[in-house]
Amino acid sequence: MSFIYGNQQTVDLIICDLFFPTEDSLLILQEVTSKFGIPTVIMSSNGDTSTVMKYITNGASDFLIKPLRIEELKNIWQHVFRKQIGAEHIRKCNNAQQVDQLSSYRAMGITEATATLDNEIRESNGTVTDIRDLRKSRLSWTMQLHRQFIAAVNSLGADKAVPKKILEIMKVKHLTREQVASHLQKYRLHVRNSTQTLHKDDTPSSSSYPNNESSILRTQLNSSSNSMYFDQDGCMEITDYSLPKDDLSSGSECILGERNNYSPECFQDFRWDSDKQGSETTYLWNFEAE
DNA sequence: TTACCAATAT
DNA sequence: TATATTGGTA
Repeated sequence: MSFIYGNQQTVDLIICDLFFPTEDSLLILQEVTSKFGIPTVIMSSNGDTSTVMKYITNGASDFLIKPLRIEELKNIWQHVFRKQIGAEHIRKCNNAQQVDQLSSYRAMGITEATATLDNEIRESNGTVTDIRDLRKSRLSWTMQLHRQFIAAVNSLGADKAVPKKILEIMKVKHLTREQVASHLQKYRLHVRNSTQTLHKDDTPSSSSYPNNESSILRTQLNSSSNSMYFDQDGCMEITDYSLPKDDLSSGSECILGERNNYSPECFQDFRWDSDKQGSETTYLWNFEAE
């Protein structure tokens, strides 16, 4: 804003990302349009109709949905040009254009990001072999993808599981080494925290906290938020991570970090009975949720 | 050059 | 929070 204040004569156009959750962009938009009338384009990965509406209503000249294609930027100059034509004319044009914009978004199928997240190509056994949804910029680690990741990690062994090898074993097209690396980083972090809190909470007597106190403790020790995983369900969680074996029901000896010599074929034909797609992503790491 | 990985950004 | 990107290092 200070830059804009200092350069209001020379700023022709503002492209502003939509910031969550503070929504600074909305404030900027309102201030800019009310004080300077500089055409402002809002940019976001969130294309919900309500969101787009809100910003258009508050004076945005356009609403671009990320990831952007270069063609979408080519015509941005028109907002500057349109402003120079004259106030009255602008209003009519803008109104008409806004409607067009929205309907064209809708026509392109961009509007509802909630539509279908099923961007995976699967084989008959449920194994994911490809991920592609060029419009979605972020990969979502679904349960099945995660299972294949875990299977790869386990087959390699804790020490040898590095992104490139995991990627090779997973055999998922369009999946990048960087994405695996990112996931691996988080996975290791999770494992580290888990085992750490496992040792901490080893004393059976202290394993059950009163509910009201546990929330207090949780806010004080940031690692203790994990303890809730393991108070009871620790083993269940671990079995979920370990490779799907013939009999997991026997349980008890499923140790993380224990290398098992699974060959890639072992999980090739593996199938989980229930393969519910949905908001499963949320529960990848947090099994305490239900 | 390539890949790891921790830190940091989005 | 979940995932992506960066930058130092091997």
